[in-house]
Amino acid sequence: MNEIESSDHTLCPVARSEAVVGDRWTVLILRELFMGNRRFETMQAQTGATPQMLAARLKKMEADGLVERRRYSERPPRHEYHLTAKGEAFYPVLLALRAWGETWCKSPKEGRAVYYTHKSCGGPAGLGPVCESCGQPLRREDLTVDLNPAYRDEREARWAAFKGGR
Amino acid sequence: MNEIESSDHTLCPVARSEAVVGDRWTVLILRELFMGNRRFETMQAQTGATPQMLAARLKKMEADGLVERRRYSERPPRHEYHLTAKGEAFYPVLLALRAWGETWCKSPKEGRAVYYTHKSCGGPAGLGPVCESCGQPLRREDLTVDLNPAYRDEREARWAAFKGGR
DNA sequence: CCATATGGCTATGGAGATCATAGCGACAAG
DNA sequence: CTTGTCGCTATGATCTCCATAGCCATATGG
Repeated sequence: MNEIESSDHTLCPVARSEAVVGDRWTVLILRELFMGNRRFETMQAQTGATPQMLAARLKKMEADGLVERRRYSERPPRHEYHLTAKGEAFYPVLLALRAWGETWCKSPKEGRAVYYTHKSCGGPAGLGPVCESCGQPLRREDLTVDLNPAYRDEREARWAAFKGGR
Repeated sequence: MNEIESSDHTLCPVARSEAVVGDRWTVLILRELFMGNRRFETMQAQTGATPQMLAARLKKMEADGLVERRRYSERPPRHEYHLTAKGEAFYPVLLALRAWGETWCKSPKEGRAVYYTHKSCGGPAGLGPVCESCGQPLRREDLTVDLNPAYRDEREARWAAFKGGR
């Protein structure tokens, strides 16, 4: 691949983004971080990534400025991963991806996995970029999240299976 | 990987989406389709994918219901790839990805690669999910697209290089 | 006719990424 | 002083992806 063909040297913002997040695991890790899951072990359980994949991806994400590695215990040394501003700014993409998945990658009877409520107006936020109740653009800090019980169970089962199988 | 850990059997809409579009090439192909580039050869030139990758991805995308393969010439047999409704619906994700890339994956002096104008109000649409000029949610059919001259040159150079090197 | 061009792929072999499984190091708790 | 927890690293097999080359059916020009 010569210089001009390489996506490392393109002006296209989509290709630039894909060079950073164009990877199943990276997106799933971001999902976990947005759900408040900041620890290696729990991310491993919920994404299904192998420990090397997870370690490698977190390292790349740190290098790309998406996450910050913070020590939360000195002895034993323990770390948590926190989103940077750049990582936080990825939220709209995840929201759009989620809306597309809920709409186009499910059989109708499954129902939604996640429900958002718009704090500002108290109504359901829906699947669009603006609140379906009040029409205001959705910002992460204005949303409360509720998981479908089946989805919550799925996540708990994954954690139980992970802990059991070590 | 057991059943519950497999992302094929999760309720999570993000994981469902990633199973379909969680791939650099698939997203770049979608970008080309949204730019109106529907032919194998030109997509190969602009994405930099090898012909097998492109053929494999287009086949998978057809199986996943994102694109439709249409014959535009009987003899010699020639095809074009068209977005389905499911493919079209991916537009907001690409828009969000583009906004993130323009904002977070560029040095300030580079400038935007793509400018959107909001037909409904005549003003620039900006980078958010709603028009920065009039505040209305952005729909694809209400937007006109202008490429930065440098980006246009880059694309023309890629095509020239591709045709030259065969 | 025959050579060359065009568009849409397929074939091959090697390089690199990813996987499953196992284990380590530092400490805490019992 | 054994067992458990957390955050990884090591190893070897497998699988994907890439670069390069070529094929097939048809137009097109000489």
